[in-house]
Amino acid sequence: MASHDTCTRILDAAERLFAERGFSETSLRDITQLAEVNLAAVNYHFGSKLGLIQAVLDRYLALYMPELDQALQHPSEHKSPVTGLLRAFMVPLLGLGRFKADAPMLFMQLLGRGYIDRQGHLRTFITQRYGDVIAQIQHRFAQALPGLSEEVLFWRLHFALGSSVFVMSSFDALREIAQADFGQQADLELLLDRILPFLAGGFSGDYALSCTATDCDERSL
Amino acid sequence: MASHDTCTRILDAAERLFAERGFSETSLRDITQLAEVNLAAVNYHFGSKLGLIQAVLDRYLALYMPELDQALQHPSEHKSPVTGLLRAFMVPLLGLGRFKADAPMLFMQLLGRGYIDRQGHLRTFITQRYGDVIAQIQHRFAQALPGLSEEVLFWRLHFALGSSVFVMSSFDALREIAQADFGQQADLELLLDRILPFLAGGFSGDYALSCTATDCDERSL
DNA sequence: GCTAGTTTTAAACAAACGTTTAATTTCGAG
DNA sequence: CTCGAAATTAAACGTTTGTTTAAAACTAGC
Repeated sequence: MASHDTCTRILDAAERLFAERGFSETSLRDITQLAEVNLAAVNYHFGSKLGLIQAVLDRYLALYMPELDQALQHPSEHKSPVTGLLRAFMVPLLGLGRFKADAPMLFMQLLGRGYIDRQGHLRTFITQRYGDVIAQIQHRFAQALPGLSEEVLFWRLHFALGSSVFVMSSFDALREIAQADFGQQADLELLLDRILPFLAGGFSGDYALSCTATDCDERSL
Repeated sequence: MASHDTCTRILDAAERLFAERGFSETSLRDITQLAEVNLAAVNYHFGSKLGLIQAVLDRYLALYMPELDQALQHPSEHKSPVTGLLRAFMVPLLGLGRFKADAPMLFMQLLGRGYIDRQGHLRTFITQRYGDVIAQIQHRFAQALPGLSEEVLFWRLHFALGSSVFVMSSFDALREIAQADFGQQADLELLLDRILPFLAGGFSGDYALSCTATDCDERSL
């Protein structure tokens, strides 16, 4: 048996458990048992648990980021500039499905965990390795939304990231609720169908609206 | 020394560390050391670590939820019905600051962690104890957005929750970036100022926009 | 001021964790 | 076939984890 098999078996098992439970909540013994490999194989091939976490994330990032980069350079003017940009994120994401049916969902769940958990150092990792793509994202959105300052755009990009990442991290639970309440068999495509108008509306939101703190102070309890 | 002191010392230390690092990443020894109480005190007063987690969350929920309930019944028609509703969430949140300066931020960070981490069982906990408030939230938004189906509204509410929760969970990191990039001293009020127009725009987003999967399939790689 | 109940304490518990070791097996190059 | 690097394995490593124990300290009620 080649080591390649062992590596991918570990990565496949790890990404599933990481996405389901989180990094800290998943032990190397859980992973190696599911992958049917020896416990020591993780440290042999990936150095440490942190190395494995980053390898899991990087396997998807290395696929997704170049495609995103491409898509951003030729955004489809679907309905509006913003909508076209948002679709530039979604099309390559769904494209990951050609490797594995649930790859798009797994990737987003991992992204969510990686951004929130301290352990993954994902933010640092991404900005270091894919800083140019991040810069291009900001640039394209600034083009599409000329009325917004860089600072407002910064926050809105993170609001959008948060929506996506949160809903995907907890998609299994949400799917159950949607099934119980609406009899809806929710999948990733439905989710993207729902989130696109929301994000497009959010980016185009009227900045004049604001919640100053004055009213809160007036309560003066 | 009364046991009340010990309890609150534990809760105060726990909420800070939980919000900062997450539940799994914080050990009882970290907490009791910061609180300057004996290790066994946690299990004595809260039964288990899970009991402590829920106690930490419930301390804020018990304060916030009734106020939210009140605010939802008399929403201020600020600029639009949706804006008024969103402010109904924010005013009681900022109001928590009267107990402790960073209580609003801590609460939101804990909420974010609780919703994502498996360990907290927060979703179950909230729907069980504050199910009526949840129902009222859905009801009020349905009133304010008569054009939206219950199902679309369900997803948008979770998109909004995700934005808030994600940005607050990682607010410390985002604050640093904003400081470095724009020289901005970001605080919770600025964040609410930024997120309100985004969410208002999101809820009012045009549902006709959608990302059907067809284009993705056509890529056929 | 003694007693009963509550709270605090130091110490130890077993279990689970990531990691390392050293011996063994695998396998392609010479 | 042989040799040596690469990979796999079982076992143990030392920590850290949440939890429990049993004794000590405290605090009210009579």
